[in-house]
Amino acid sequence: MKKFLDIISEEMKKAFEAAGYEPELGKVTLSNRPDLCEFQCNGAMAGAKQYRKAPIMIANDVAAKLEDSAVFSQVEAVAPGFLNLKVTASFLKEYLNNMREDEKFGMQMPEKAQKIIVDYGGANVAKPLHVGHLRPAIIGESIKRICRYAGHDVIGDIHMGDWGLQMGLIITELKKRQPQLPYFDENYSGEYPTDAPFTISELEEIYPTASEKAKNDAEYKAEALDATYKLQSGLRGYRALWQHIMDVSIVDLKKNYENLDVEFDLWKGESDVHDIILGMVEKMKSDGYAYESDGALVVDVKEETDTKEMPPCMILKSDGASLYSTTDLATIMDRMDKYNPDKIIYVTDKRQSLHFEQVFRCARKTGLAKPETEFIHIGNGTMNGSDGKPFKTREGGVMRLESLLSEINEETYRKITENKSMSEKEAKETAKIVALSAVKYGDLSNQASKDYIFDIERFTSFEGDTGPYILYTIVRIKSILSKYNEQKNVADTPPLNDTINESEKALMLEITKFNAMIEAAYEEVAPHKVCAYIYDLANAFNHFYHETKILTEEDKEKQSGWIALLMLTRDVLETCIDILGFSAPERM
RNA sequence: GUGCGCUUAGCUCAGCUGGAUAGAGCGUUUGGCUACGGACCAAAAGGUCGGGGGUUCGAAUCCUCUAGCGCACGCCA
Repeated sequence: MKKFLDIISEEMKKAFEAAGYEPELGKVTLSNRPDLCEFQCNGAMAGAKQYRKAPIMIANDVAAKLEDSAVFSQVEAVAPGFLNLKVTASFLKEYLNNMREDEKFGMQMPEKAQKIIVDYGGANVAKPLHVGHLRPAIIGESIKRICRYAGHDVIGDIHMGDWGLQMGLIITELKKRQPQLPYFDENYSGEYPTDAPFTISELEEIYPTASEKAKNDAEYKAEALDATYKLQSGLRGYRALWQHIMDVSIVDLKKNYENLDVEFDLWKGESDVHDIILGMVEKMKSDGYAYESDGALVVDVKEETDTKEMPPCMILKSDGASLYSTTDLATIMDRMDKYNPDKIIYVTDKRQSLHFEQVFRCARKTGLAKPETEFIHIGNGTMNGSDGKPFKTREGGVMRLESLLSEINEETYRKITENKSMSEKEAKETAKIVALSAVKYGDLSNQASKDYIFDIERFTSFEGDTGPYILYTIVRIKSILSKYNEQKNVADTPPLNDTINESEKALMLEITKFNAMIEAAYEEVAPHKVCAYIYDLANAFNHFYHETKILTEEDKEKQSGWIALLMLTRDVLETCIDILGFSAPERM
């Protein structure tokens, strides 16, 4: 379906042409002055110079051509040359009718769906998720859903950190604690136990302990590096131990991401590309891209147009080990091979932007990726505490994601039970849904690249521009609809109203923006646009709701028209929050 | 040092890619509860858009200089 603004722009362009002017001048935009009009066209001013005419004369010429337009109910030329526009109720109604019959509310599908991989989450095996993992998870999930809704073929990949020094550290520490385990016996040739010799909480304690020891103890660190090397070279016992670490961690990660309503299609990690690194490196060498510099193997990624220093992309460390860039490049190679994506979107902390710039350039230069493959790094800003500094616990430590979520859950539960009496079970379930909306909306309504302040007080206050306000609006609509249904028991969607009042029209106009909004959110990879839209839509609805007594309306036709509008509003709102990654309860 | 980003109301943030009077939320002040769900609605006060210069009919938006803050700059991920 065409976008609403495009249709009325076409109408306007025809008028410009009919009046003897360049049709492209007829671009219509939303009004800056809602008190004067719904839409405006500034083309007359833009064309003034070209036609050596006063803008108001051009505007008048154009307005004259639109006197009996079926689209515009008002076309007013105003000094210095604005064209102030209002659309007819019948045209608006027609558009909404088409929208609700369309499965995607008028969202135009691409001619050919693109294959898109979204790489997000940034989880590391054996390290608990902390607040720093919240943003990439939430933003990535939403981007994935936006791309999917826009009609593309999307794969979400968690891309775990499961192959680095951290694994060597854990193995080393475990060896110190339980040297008797068969994994450390090089002569052991039997089957290894099927159960892991640790629990997730032990694992989460082991890593930081080992990491701390390595910092202060060179010998310990050397042991860990050696363990890493042995693991990567395929030592049987270490591989078995590694598998245990993976199994235990992934169960825990899945549980945590499930609580966030974040779902990955692929659970790949750095380890998955280990076997193809060697071949990749050799090829880069033989193709003449990779060369030795200070003992390390690097690829130059400078470009002529650079205004800044661009350090080379490092492929192998001087000790021959692979590193971050290596696995990322090998992953690109693997993805090209298996999925042949048109686009790969990475969602990580914005401090990694230089790294990705290097990797992207290197992948292109060395021919790992086709020239037309698009690489996008969405660098998210930091989630800060009320003091404007990175979010910490009261004690100053890194807060675990679980703790943060349970804190919000409790606060939400408290608010709900304060206002509403419901069973404990329902209250708990509702609190979880509402809390998730608070966290996700609070995060996504900010631009991804900017730092933002996570204020528990503010997000749990449930007032104003928040997730719970959106949910509240949806629940309200649902409540009216179910009451109406008890009386009427309507099966089909009733027709919209022919004559509409002001707040009804405002709500309808807001709904028409849906497809253009999703398109912009997709093209700009900007979930915050969805938030801004549903906030406006919820406001428009609440305004309408306040002025219209629906259930007591005597005119049954009018009433059913409003019901139709409510249903459409609810559907669009629910579609949007689903795209953002949360849902609404039946009541709250 | 080099590069990137940010700076908009007391606070937290938008600003449709150059248009009319720069918008929301919170907070403050005021009005609306016999509640189709008040977690709501209506209204007021609050800004020389960090500062200077430029581009043009017109700038928060584009260019340039400058200040403050943040971040990143080959063997961590």
